[in-house]
Amino acid sequence: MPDDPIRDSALPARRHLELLRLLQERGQLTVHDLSALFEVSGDTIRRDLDILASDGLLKRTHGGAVALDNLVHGDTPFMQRMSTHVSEKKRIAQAACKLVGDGETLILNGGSSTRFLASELGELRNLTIVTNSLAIPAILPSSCYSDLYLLGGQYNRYAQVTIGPIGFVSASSITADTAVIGVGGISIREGLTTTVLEEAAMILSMIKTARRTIVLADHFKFGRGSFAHIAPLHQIDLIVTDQAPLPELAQVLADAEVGIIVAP
Amino acid sequence: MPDDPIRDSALPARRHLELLRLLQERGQLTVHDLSALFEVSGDTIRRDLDILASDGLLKRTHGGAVALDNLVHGDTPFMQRMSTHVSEKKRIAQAACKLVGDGETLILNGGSSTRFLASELGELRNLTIVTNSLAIPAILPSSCYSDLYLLGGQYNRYAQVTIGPIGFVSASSITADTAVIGVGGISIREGLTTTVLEEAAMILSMIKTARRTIVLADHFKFGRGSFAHIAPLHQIDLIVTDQAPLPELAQVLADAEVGIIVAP
DNA sequence: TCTAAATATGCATAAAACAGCGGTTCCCCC
DNA sequence: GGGGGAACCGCTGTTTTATGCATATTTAGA
Repeated sequence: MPDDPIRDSALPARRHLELLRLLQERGQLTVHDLSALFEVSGDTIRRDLDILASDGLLKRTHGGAVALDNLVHGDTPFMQRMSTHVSEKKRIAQAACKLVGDGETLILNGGSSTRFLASELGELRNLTIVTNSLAIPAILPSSCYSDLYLLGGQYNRYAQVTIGPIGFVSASSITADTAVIGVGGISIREGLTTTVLEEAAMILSMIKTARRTIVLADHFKFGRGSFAHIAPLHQIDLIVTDQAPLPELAQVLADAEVGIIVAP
Repeated sequence: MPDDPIRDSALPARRHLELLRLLQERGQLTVHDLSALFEVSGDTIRRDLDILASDGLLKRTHGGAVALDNLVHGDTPFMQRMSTHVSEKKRIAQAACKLVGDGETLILNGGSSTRFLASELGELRNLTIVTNSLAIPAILPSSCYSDLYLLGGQYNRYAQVTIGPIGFVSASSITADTAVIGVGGISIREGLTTTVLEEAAMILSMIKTARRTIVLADHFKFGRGSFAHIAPLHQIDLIVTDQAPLPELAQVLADAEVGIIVAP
C-alpha cells in the first residue's frame, strides 16, 4: 500500500530479513511486538516464524522466538547447542543405537549429538568405548560398557573435550569397529566440517581408526559448512539424520556410497 | 544483590537459555534466587528446571539445580572420601597453594585432596596443569591456567580418573615443575601407598616426571598402608598435612630429607 | 526427632497456537 | 485483456500452553 511509509515493501521475504536482523539484535522476539511493529496480524507473524524455524534460522517458542547462534565460527556456548533441536537429536540417537551391537568397540567424538547417543546406550552390553569427551564418561550408563578409554590431550573448556593424537591408548595402537561422529556441517563442496580447527584432524584420525563410520547430523547441518574441514564425504559409511537431505546432496551421497538412515 | 537484572524474559525459552548460562557460570542455582531474578513464581522455575533436567542439561536437586560438570558421579564410594575430613583437607589445600608460583607446570593425580587443591588455585595465574582426573577440569578456576592437559587411559569409574602411561602428552614427552600427589597411606615400612593397583605405577611416573613432589595427606594417613605400593619415602620432597606425624615417622621422614608442612 | 522449606498435584485463567475459511493481490499464460 | 491459480493475509472458534495459587506430601537440616 502506498500510504504506508516503511512497510510498503509488502514482500514477506523483506519482513523475514528484517525479522532476523531484529532477532540477532535482541535475542528474542514476541509475536505481539512484531505484530505491532510490522502492522500485520499475529497470525502472519506466527507463520513467518514457523517458516524461519523450519529453516533452522531461529527457535520457535510459545509467544515468539529466540535466537540460536548459528555463527560458523563456533564460540557458541556449548550448552546452547545442547538445548537446541533436542527432540531431533534424541530421535537420531535412538536410531543410531540400533546400528550398534553388543560387544562392539566404539569411538565417539565430543559433540552434543554423541552425548545424546551415549545416554541412549543403556540397552547394550560389553561395549568398549573410546572418546575424547569428558562429559560422556559421566552420562554413559555403566551397564553398557566393560571398558572405557579416554583420549588424552589438551583440554578445550568450551566443548569439554580433549584434543590430541589418538594413535595410542595405553601405549598401543587400536582399531575400532565403529566411529560415531557428530559434525558441524555436511555440504557437497566442503564435505564434513566442524568449528574447532584442531578437532578436525582428530576426527579424521577417528574415522581412519574405525572400520565403519556413522555420522550423526540433524537436517539443519545439511548444506552448511563450518570452517574446519574434516574429510570428504566418501570416507564415511552412514549418516543418521531426522529428515532426508535435498535431492542434490542426496545424489552426491549416493554416488559416494554413503547410506542414509532417517530416524522415524 | 543480583547484579544482573533480567529485563524482558517474557519467553520461556529465553529464560531457559539464560538459566543455563547462569548455571554454567555459577555451578548451582536455587529456585528462590531464580524466582526473584526472573520475577516469576517458584513453580514456574521448578517446572523449567524439570524440563531442562529431563533433557539432560542439568541435575535437579532439592531447592535448585547443579551443573552436570560439577556433578561428582552420584553414589560412588569416592563421594564418601570427598566428604570426610573436609576441613582438614581444605586447610591442607590452602597451605599447599602457597607452595606454587605463577606460571608453574603442575601434575595432579586424582584424589579428593588434589580436588580440594584444584578448587583453591584461583589466585594463581598462567599455570600449566596435567592431570588424570576428570573432575579437576570441571572445578579448576579457569582464571588460573593457560593450558590444561588430560592424560589418556582407561577410565576408572569410581575414582573418576584415567589410568595409563603418562610419558607422552600430545605425542611428546614432558617434564613438570611440581607433582602434587594425594595418597592412600604413608608408613615407614611401605612408604607411599594407594588403594588402586594400576594407579600406583602411574603415580610413580608422575613423581619421576616432576622436579619436585608434594604429597598431600591428612594425619589419618600416617602409619597407614594401602595395598598398592607407590614409592619409598625418599622419592618425595614435601608433605603437607594438618597435624605433625608421630616422632618415629617424623624421624624417618627427616632422614629421607622429606620436609613437612603443617597447615595452620 | 522435629520443623520449616521445598516439592508434587490439581485446578483456574489468560494468552497463544492451531486449523479452517474467505477475501485480496499478484503472476503466469492463454 | 482476462481467466486461473498460487501465495498472502486476516478472521473466527477451538485447542494447547504457560503460569500462578491452594493443598497435601516429602525433604533437608537443626
